[in-house]
Amino acid sequence: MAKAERIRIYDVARVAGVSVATASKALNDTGRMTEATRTRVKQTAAALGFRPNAMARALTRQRSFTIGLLTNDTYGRFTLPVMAGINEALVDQGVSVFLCGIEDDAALGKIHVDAMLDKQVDGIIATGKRIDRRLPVDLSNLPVPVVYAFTEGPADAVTLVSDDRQGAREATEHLLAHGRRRLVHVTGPDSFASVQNRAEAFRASAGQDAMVLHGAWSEAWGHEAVAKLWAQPNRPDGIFCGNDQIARGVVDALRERGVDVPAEVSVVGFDNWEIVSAATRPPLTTIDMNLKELGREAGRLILDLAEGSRSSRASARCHASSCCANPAEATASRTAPKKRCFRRFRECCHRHWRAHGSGGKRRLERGNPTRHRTRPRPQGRI
Amino acid sequence: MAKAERIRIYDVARVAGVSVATASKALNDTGRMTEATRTRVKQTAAALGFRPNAMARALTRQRSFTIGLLTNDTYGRFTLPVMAGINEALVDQGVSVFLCGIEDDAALGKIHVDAMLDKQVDGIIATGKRIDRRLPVDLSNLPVPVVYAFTEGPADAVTLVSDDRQGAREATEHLLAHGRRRLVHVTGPDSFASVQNRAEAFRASAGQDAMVLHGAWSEAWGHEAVAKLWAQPNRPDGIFCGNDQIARGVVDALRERGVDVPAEVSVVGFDNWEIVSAATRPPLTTIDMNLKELGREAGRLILDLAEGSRSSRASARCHASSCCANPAEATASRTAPKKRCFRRFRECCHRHWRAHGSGGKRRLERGNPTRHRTRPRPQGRI
DNA sequence: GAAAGCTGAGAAACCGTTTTACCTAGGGTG
DNA sequence: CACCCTAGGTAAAACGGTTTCTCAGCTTTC
Repeated sequence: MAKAERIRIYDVARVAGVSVATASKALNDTGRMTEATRTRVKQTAAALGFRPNAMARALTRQRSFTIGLLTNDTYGRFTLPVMAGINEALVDQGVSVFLCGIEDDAALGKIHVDAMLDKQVDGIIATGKRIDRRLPVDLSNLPVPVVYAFTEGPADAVTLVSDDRQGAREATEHLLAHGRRRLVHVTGPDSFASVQNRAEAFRASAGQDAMVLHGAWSEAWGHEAVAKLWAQPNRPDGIFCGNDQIARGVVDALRERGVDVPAEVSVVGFDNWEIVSAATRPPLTTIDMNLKELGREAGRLILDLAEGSRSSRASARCHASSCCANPAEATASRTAPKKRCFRRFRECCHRHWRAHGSGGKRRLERGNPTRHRTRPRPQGRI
Repeated sequence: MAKAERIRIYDVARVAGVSVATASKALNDTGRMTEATRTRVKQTAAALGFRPNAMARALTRQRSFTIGLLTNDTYGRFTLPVMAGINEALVDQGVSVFLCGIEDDAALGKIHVDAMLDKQVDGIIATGKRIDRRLPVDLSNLPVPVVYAFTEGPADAVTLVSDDRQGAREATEHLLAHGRRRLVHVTGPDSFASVQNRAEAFRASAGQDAMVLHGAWSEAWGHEAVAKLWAQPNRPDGIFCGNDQIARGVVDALRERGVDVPAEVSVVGFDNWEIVSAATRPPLTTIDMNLKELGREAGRLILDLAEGSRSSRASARCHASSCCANPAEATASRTAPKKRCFRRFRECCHRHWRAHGSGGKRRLERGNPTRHRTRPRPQGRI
């Protein structure tokens, strides 16, 4: 089973008894030839186990079938599902992904972006751990398209974000549907855009005077919030938490006080972070942002842009991935199945992407290639 | 700031007034020329912002400065730190990483491996979520070196694993150092190699008759174990847990019983998974497997192999990343700083890597390139 | 029956580097 | 002075493909 030397298209051509040009065209379903020739070449290639050298191909095609994924979030609570989705969308297009973790280091970011550009990526997806923060790199005026997913980009950029309002609405409606009326929203710091959006949507559904408590993104804050809430007269019967850690703190604190969840009080989390939501007793009802689908969309989008930027002018549409509720409401059983459901797919923005010099043009434009060629490579005669 | 056409080495050569060959040699610090020429070319390149096209370079050099990272573990508890380390080791060598998440899908694995090979990766690192399981792909007889990190590979492969015995020893000694004498080990299923190794090391330090309880990797099991232990007469005063989730369950259960941690009973976890260990009240003492360093080592290793396989026969050494204890023992303060310390770097194995056909040879061997060339590319005169 | 059109295939140019082989001028040697 | 050596540099081949251009041969068409 010793790995033989790699088969080249020359070998295929020789064995099939055709020229290299014909072989290439046969394999790529381009050019004109008898169907017999085409199939013969294809069969030969298959028999020989020919796999084209992606580098060589990229060199002529000006397309590497490679994209770069830039992320902020090395310990990937949010990035990981996004990545999984991206990969899923790209793998069967034959596109590979360079993963680059730049902490919050601008210098490191530049190094990675340069390396990606050197390696001729077809596009770059930027993603992060926070929807309203930017990566410490300048991705404008790059010769390749850029998509921002779950991170903030320039105003005219293609951006994909989760739909916080929709998620908050679903959570609130879930509580209302269970007959809860005294609702409270216990969430993270007010400085997060997500927090503001969710709080707004919560108030829109629960009533403008519904209480919103801001604190840290921690279990401890969940405990503290319950202490505050139970110290006052008008105790809630439904609590919508800003993330699963807060929710877990809330549930634990309620149990410690002897409050029955979910019989007396319903709790809904946000994120559907299995590790937290599944360990909570009872298992948490929580909103899933469906980040994988967001990633999938980012992948499709960057591909469209990469192709568009080389054939015709790109006019990008931009979707938002929706949020979705996990229906496994506070079951007694610890092993309750927790299926994720995809609810809605809402269009949120119609920003456009400025196509930088299309690839088709590029070939023609680049300072008279003929003249250029003749100097360094005088061929033959003269 | 419109991005101009990419500068090629032709441009540099022209501006510097030398031939392309000279330019290339000047920039790569090879060949012979006056120092003046070399610096002139370099300055010109810098002034023009020349960045060589990695594809073209890879084509001639037979080296893409790209490696593939294959992983099992999409939701990356273990893979993520490993990845971070790999990236860290490779970024300043100009090497980029293709990340490929193959669930447990053999077909998907093959697709990714093939894609990586097509893209001429210089090597592949395989990693997973479990040290004693294999990825569902066959990585033997590949034309590039392979390193297995935190996943099992063939017997003769280069493999990097965390040192479970050392970790368990440190945990146990930590408990003994705090004067605890009635030690118990609450850990995961016996089927895990890690579990067996840790249990063995635990017994070696704590005494051969010390109790080891096996269960699930969950908080629930931690609760259950405490129930069992407190139902019997000889209650422990030191508990070493197999992971942080179990430890958290144990600590919570103890608190619910009114047992003071750490005054009456000391608890040590394993993994140093911030999200669990930091949320535990009080913050957990836990063993850090130092996976980032393991990743770093994997990166260095694959690079050595890639270079070795092309200059001289590779004879790889294989290190194990050590474990390391987090010294932040059960502090009252929730905000106790949790620094990680790197303790030891122990050599564990000396397996060798069979170098498959070296790159140097390849060039010469490949069936008379001259004859080959003359057929499809008759140049000029004749 | 000759001009025009179409078809299948191959030669050569090209992508942007690196590397090899060769050349020339100058200097030292016998 | 013939000879060899070396330093500095260049032309061209090579890497492994894709794409454009050309061309011979066969049909149509008038």
